[in-house]
Amino acid sequence: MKHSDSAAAHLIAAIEQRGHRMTAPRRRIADAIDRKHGSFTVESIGAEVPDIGRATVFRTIKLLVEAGAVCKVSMPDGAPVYNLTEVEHHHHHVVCAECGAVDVFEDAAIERLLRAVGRRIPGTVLGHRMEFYVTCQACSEG
Amino acid sequence: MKHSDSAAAHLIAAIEQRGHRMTAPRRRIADAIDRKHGSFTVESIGAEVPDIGRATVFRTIKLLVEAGAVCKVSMPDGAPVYNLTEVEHHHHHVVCAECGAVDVFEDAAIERLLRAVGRRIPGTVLGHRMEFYVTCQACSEG
DNA sequence: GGTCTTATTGATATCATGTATCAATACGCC
DNA sequence: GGCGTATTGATACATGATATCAATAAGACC
Repeated sequence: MKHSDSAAAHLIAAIEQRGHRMTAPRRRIADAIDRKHGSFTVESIGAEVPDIGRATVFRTIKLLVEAGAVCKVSMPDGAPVYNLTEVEHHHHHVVCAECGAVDVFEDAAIERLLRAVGRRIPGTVLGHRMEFYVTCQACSEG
Repeated sequence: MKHSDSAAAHLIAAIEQRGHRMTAPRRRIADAIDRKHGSFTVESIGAEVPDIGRATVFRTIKLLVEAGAVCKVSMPDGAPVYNLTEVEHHHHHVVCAECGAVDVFEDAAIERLLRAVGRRIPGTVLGHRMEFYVTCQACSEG
């Protein structure tokens, strides 16, 4: 995604490329996500488009997660936060435990080590999950 | 925990050591967890003690998590699984995505690297979460 | 543009995983 | 054994999400 493109356009493309129809509700949900500039909850999107059914908001965000355009991240207590996928390839998340802001991080050394550990684990490794929980600078200053 | 002790005794001790009262429901929930020999869901424990209130089962398991005697782990879709803490110190989990069986793993190299990465992340690092998802040997054979 | 097929929607109900409330009970200290 | 208070269980509520299903609308084809 070139950063000159809007995130909404990217989200819409992700839906269309998977062979789904482009509808008015989906476009408006994509716009609402775009306006969040980063992380969001289903609730916060629903509030922006109150006339769109709850189920449709969940369905659309699930579609975007399946398309890889949005990541679903867990807070320490398990509560979900979503955020726009900024990097297409494998990455991990840094989540502010206070405000839910999500950042990404990548580290080749970690990936290598994770792969090495995976080889020592019995069974077929399907994947892994890894998140850092922080107090972000905005929250520690505020 | 010496492995000659029953897990139930360990769970009961964990509750008492935190200054909580030992009650019949708590003892029976500890026994039910013991019988699971590893990982379990709140639902599966509730089914073993149907006469004990739902809220009490949740409360007791939460107590055990707070006491560190039980770990709460997330499945890939975010669904929670609980399991007996086998090692007292910091560790990570290997979860079978099919049956929910939980195993632990520790790796000093990962911890060192995680610490190093944490230092490079902006903000105060509160902690991290890391899980491997696998198909366990029993599931891939069955 | 019109027609047709079928994906999608939205209302609603339902489920899963918890937590809040609060009167009744029972732990365990003296 | 009595007493103060933690705990229980019933119930209601909160939150995140899916199932159902009739009505609607995308978009492919002509």
